[in-house]
Amino acid sequence: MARPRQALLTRERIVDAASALVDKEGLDALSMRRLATELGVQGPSLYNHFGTKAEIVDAVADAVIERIDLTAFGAYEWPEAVRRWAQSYRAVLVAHPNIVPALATGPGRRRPAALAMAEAVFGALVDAGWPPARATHIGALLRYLVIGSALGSFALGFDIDPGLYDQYPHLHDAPLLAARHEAVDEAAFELGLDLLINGLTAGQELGTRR
Amino acid sequence: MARPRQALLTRERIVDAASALVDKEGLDALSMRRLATELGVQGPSLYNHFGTKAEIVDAVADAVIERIDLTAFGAYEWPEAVRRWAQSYRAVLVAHPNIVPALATGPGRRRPAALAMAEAVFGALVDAGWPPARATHIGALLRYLVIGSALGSFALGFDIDPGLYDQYPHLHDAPLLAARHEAVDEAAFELGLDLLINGLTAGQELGTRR
DNA sequence: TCGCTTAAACTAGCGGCGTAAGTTTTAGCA
DNA sequence: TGCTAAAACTTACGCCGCTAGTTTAAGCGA
Repeated sequence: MARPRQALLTRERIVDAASALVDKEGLDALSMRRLATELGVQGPSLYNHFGTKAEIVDAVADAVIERIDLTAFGAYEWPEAVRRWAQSYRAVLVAHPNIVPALATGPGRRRPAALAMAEAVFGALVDAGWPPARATHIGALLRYLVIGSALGSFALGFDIDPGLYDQYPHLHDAPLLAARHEAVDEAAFELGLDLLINGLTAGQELGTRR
Repeated sequence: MARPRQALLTRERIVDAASALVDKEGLDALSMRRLATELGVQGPSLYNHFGTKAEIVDAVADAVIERIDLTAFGAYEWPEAVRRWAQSYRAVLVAHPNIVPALATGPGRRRPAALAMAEAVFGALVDAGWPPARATHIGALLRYLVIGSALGSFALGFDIDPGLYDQYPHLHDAPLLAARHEAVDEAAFELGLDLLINGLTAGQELGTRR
């Protein structure tokens, strides 16, 4: 087949198919040949629309970021706005867990939605009176919480096999963590969010911003 | 060459070479052939000592975890012990940043040092009086902080190119973040550590543990 | 309307990957 | 002494990202 009368591919179709593939089978299943097959096309044809595989992954990641609700920033005081944003952020990542590693490591270079989100968060904190350096730290901190809990990194890290923990007296219930990892990571996230926001508002009221 | 009179490889030599390679050139540079070359050997010979590449990566990760200082747990009250442990944890990861993605995602399945660390942290919190479920959340939370800030995920995510931020009025200083990302991520980490530990001790004193 | 350029598919192929299979030689033990 | 297991080897399979060059269609200016 040479050039078809109607283009078979668009960037949008490619990103949609890639997102579906990642959601269903994981990041490792996303290869150029596999993705092309999914789209009824040969592998290298994708390079007419994206320069590298990394660009496709970035586009998938940004499409996920785009779903995060930023409207709280116009509607609430900063503590409530930040809480709602962080909860939406986490909910979106939990709904698309397979892309989280790409979000955690990669740069925001070619990710307009990620930049727009940073602008919204940072702007809201600065507008609320936080010094820019402090606002940066707060934003970073919340990101650590969201990414960490969405990676499921803690609870999922424990194996179901009880025999593994015979040498570790305090860990005898660890196998249960794997089964309940979603609840554990969510509870840890909510605890962290409370502690951070409460701590920050207390510091702000007392005029002890550092 | 058939079997040599003196074995060329040991698990220890393999892990050392793999660690050095990852530290110097990154996780992507770690391939079986490349690692074998580094050891003066052909690729498949490594399979006499490790079952899969993933096992080697796990061993490299666990060797890093082994360097974390856990002695504070016997020497201080829980708030100070947890603080010192978290700071050592982060310092070790910052010294070996290329392996952090493997630590963040992977399971603790075949990682005895990671299990021993979990035992120490969880045990210290439970022994200090925290209910097991709460201790789990606190441990998870601290892990999010350490991993997140060591990934450099926040500050490094911004490109140095100033033109990128023309549309984002609050982000005009973002290019500076990339240059100072180590300081930014460390400051955010310390802020988070303070807020969490202070918040938890306050809650504990008031008897409002949830 | 003709001709040129560009776009979008194709095929072929490079070098690299993880790993399986089977071979050879050596070490260590019954 | 002879057998088995260990530890190196070679070969090869099917994947991978990506490049180069080809073919045909679309779109546009003269």
